[in-house]
Amino acid sequence: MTLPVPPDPDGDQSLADLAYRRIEDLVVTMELAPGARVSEHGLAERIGVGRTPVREALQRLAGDGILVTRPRRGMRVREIDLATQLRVLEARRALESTLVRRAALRRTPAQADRLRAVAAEFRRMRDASDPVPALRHDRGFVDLLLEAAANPFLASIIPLYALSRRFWLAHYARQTRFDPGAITDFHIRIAEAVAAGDEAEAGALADAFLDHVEAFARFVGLDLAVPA
Amino acid sequence: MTLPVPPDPDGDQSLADLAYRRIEDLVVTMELAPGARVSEHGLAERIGVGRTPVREALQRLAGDGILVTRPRRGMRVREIDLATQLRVLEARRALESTLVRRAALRRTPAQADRLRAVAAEFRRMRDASDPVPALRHDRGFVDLLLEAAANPFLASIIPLYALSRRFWLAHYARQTRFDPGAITDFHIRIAEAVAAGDEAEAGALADAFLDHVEAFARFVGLDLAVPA
DNA sequence: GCGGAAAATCCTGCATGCAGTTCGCCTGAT
DNA sequence: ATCAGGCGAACTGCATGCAGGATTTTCCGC
Repeated sequence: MTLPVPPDPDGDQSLADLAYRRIEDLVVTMELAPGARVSEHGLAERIGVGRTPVREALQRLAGDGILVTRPRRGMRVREIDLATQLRVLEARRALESTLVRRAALRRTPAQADRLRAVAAEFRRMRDASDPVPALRHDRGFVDLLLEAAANPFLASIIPLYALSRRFWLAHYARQTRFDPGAITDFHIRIAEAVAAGDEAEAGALADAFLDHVEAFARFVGLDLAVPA
Repeated sequence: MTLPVPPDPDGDQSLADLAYRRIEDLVVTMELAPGARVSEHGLAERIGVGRTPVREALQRLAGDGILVTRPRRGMRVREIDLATQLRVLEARRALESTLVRRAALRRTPAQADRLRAVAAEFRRMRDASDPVPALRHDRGFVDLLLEAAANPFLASIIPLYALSRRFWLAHYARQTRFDPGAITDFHIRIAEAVAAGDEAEAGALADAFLDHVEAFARFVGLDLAVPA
């Protein structure tokens, strides 16, 4: 992703922003399957806007690595594989510790309140059977962290989360070793540490979270070597 | 920036890519001054392409934070100020150590050769009076590091370098405490450490480099509080 | 001469048309 | 049945037209 769109006074986003969020969601939920071809015209019809805003959204998504493009040959949804996921996590490791530490350092009281509300909402979702609502809520959590960190140049972590959520969604059901609730627990604890302004704790939790996520990726990734 | 464009077999880039590089260069060299308004039509005429590729380039540049956009009200070249620069360096700190370490770890022999050639070229430029060629060469250096690191998800560091180069260009001439050659020396040493595959050394140099750059920013940034 | 309203200009956001290329399918030969 | 070749459909990349809104200029009252 890119720098967040400036606060919109009117509450109306551009159609391109709408298309971005809509397509990102389609990819993360795999309603658009990994490897699927995406066409400007097709998505324009599906979303109900013209080709231009869809094209702009697609280019941003390609820049984020969520779609892959071969010039002149169209775009596809990025495939899911362990090697790519490890690269995503490598980049997340670089950014995530800084993100949560700065968020803990700089969050305003109002942001702390919102973080606690987010944590409470995660608790409510803790044991839901359908994980998709929690995933969508997670996206808002990251937006909030980024806002609290007060550094828009860290925004490139956002699409990395999108790819991570998709990876998890694609694999969590096929194994029992990693409890989905554990992920949610990390989110809760990180949200609360940041809300409390505990920089060291937030950073340590982020590191531990990434260890957990990477272990999950490597564990389920064993399957990825052999054809499903 | 965004993920690099896939290798183009024909050597011809899209007009949007051309526009991106051209405008980035205009901004870094401040031929487009900080705070200047940029319009699609004006740049389209200046570059000699239509509005569409220019618009695509502008949106990428805005996503990179090189331009700032107020929706419906047009885009401006980002102003230069210390607070923003410190945020840029914060993000660079998060990414840069990982970038050079992984590049040292994964560079191919051919990439090592190219890195040594880059270092030699930096040596040649070491004491040139005009710094702009060195800046342009620096951009190629970062592209090469990114290629060697074999992780396209680290590409978001590229626009951070662009902003850093502009900051340096805007201020280096107004002081004598920081020798421009010192920057070049860091580049040379980092290139050679990465070429040699010395991960620890490359990482240490990157950290030291950032300390140096941040000290420079804070030093010249004292001026920024008072009107020039 | 100055402040403020109205008009003209400029600009963005979006839709759409067009050209050139790529892809997929169909046909036919082996 | 398999594969090569060719044709048609579809798609991308780009230019351009249009509408709504913002900005600047102009003009009028004071």
